[in-house]
Amino acid sequence: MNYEEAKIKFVSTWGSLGSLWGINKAMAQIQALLFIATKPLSMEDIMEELQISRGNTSMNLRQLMDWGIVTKELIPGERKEYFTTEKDVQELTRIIAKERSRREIQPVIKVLSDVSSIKDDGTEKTKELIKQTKALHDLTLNADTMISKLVNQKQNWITKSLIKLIK
Amino acid sequence: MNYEEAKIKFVSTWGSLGSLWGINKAMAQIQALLFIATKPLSMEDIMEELQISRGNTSMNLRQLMDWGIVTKELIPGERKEYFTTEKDVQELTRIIAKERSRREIQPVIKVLSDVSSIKDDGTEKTKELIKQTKALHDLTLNADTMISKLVNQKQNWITKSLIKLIK
DNA sequence: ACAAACTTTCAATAATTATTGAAAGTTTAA
DNA sequence: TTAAACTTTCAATAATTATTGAAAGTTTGT
Repeated sequence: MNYEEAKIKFVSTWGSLGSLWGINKAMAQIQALLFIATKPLSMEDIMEELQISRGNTSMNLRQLMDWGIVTKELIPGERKEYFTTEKDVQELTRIIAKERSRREIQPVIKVLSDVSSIKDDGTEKTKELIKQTKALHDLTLNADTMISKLVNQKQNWITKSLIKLIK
Repeated sequence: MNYEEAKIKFVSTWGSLGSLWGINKAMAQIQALLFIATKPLSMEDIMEELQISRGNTSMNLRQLMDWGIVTKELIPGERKEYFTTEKDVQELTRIIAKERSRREIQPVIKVLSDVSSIKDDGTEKTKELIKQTKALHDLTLNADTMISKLVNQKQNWITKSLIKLIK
């Protein structure tokens, strides 16, 4: 496998992985491309490389910036905008975990909290609903807390955590 | 909020959450319904409750069984098949985490391993590709190992892990 | 103030994914 | 062995989601 093949394989795999966990293909591919780029890329560069339209590129870059993963780079003397992504995997993971918690986990916790605190009317089905959604609520809350603990350690959190867990 | 409202809210929230992380809405809703049911449900029951077709119900139940989350329950004297889901949230989490690792994380680890081990031709871009995909590979491998460690502890893993991490 | 160089927006369209429903398949009981 | 009771399959269709491209918007230099 040469450079071009490896690049294509990485970008497309990352792309389909993305669509699997809720961000779209183009968005994931743009991020992948920036992640292995040696210098900031312009919209033209990205369009060219991924064979996607200007509009698509613009919208997905905006989303990546909303996530806080990609930043605009202004190159002095250049009219065009250039883009870079966070290059450190730990930091990238922290940003993504934080955003996903905010966007997805928090709203679910809210619903589980609401549903599990309905009035117990004494029927079996109500008791079951309350019991089961409470269990999910506790689990989700604990998992979310754990993720934020893990993710708020700036350095090497996975490795550190692993060591603790193996002990 | 009464029982019916709470049930609908729970089932539909769980449904849209599902589609967010890669399983489809009907599949997630069926699981949610079984999760709060007080007894095994038949295909008819599920179709009725969720207003979906027989074919859809059949296909999604099959998928849930493939995941190992739902099991057929044969009630003596009854011709129909009845279904139940794993009711323990810890066990449910273990099953899901294990399956997702197998289906999604493992293939990515393979690609990252392949891509990061291409021959270094000395160019900057190849060096960058190798460096960045290797970093992702290490991270993914560590995270996956951590998940399986967490998930292989049968009892109360999240709580236990949290305690360790806080220390 | 103008126009060139660039980016964003968004209605139309394409691509993908989920759902239906009816025909085919299976199992059971008599 | 037949038929009733049930489930599965899958081609057609519907619903959803992503993408395009051209018009509108913005910024910058002269």
